[in-house]
Amino acid sequence: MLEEALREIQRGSAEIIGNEEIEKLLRAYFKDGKTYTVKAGFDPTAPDLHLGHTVLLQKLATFQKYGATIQFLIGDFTAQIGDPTGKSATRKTLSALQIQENAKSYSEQVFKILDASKTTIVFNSEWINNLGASGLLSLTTTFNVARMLERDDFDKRYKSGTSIAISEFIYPLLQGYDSVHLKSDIEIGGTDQKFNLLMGRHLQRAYEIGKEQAVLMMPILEGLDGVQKMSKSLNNYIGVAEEPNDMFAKVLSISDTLMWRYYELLSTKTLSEIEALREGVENNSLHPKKVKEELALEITARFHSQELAQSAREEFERVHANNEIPADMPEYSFDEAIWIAKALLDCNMVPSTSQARRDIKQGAIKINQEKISDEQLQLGSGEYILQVGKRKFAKVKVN
RNA sequence: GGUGAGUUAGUCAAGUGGCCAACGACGACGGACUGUAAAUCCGUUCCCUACGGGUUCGGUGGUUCAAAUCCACCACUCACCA
Repeated sequence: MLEEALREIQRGSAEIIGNEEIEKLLRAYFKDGKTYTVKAGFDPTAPDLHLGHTVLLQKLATFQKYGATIQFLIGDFTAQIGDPTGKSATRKTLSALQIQENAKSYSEQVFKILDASKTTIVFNSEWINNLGASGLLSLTTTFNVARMLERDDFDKRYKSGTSIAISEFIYPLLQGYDSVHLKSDIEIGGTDQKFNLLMGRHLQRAYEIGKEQAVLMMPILEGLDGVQKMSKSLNNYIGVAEEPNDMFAKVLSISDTLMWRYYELLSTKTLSEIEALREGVENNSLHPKKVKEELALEITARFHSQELAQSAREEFERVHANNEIPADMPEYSFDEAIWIAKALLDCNMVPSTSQARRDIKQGAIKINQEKISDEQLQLGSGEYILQVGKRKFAKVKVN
């Protein structure tokens, strides 16, 4: 049981510091039911979570399964500084009201994964505001500039002469101080957070609170392309709020190799179950598509429901495997006869009439399932189903 | 503050007076093949009811019959020095 728990906790992690401490905590839990705390920090900026974020959340859920109480920390104070990790753009400050709203929408999304009864939401402004000037000063005495510059991005910026605001040095210190205040047993975060996470350990030692948090880092999830990290700006993400049909189709569109990665980081199946699937695929007793479908179903059901996931699957089969038209599609209507290229443009199916002409030339345009080749075609009155490629559909009515 | 290099389509990156709507790579989109994909192969890739027209190569002016290409100024980025 302990072994199993440890394996699930270590699953997919990029690096663990203080593994023995985690083991100790788990042992105490299995022996005496003693609980412990796991901290994870989040930005108070408008949360629009995608699967990449849920990797961390699911790790937290695993911890909850094995006795942890989650300290879900919303960094409302530290957000005023802006985490220097990666980007250097200064953040705009959020009003208290906005932060409250964001926190609320966070919890709506987050509790699809986390057990609310074992989660405490905390805001770090609560204690940092009370720190005072002298408190802050004594915090800074625990560290020095040389060590601060060990941090990779600081180092690079320092060497290249890019400015580093003093406040940015304060950021990791405050994040670490959160761990002191919360007396966290474990903190988890992305690999890019290593420096900040270790700061928690350092400060807990400096403040002599009698423990040093273990640190577990999760890798960054690859996006749909399988190469770059999942992010909104790269448009290779699956949002947790997406429609079931889209969600299902997106998961199914990943490559077979990437599928195993997603299984490891996103599925709630146990490692041995996954191993069984993998063996099945390897010895050809299981079709990879089936395995991928199962993953798509699981993920879609998690954020919607079992039923919606099932119907998304049927819809997908209908449209892609059988080349039928989807049940739902956007509808448009026009008042008079319209040129086909213009209609496609107005229905947002192509970016320009030039593109529409090219698509027609290439046989990508279908009207009522029939390929068309006439670029000049006018749509007279009637109802049509327009299709661009395999995926884009629209119902058009011309009066 | 000084010196030098640079700024080209979604990104990277050629082009250094006319043959440039601009090589190439990636991406994206479409077609074939499939398991939906991936891989592979083929095609497309500024806009416009189009064998034609319009607008592009950091910005503004200039030289020229002709400029992404030459000149001037401005803006920004980077490197080295201080």
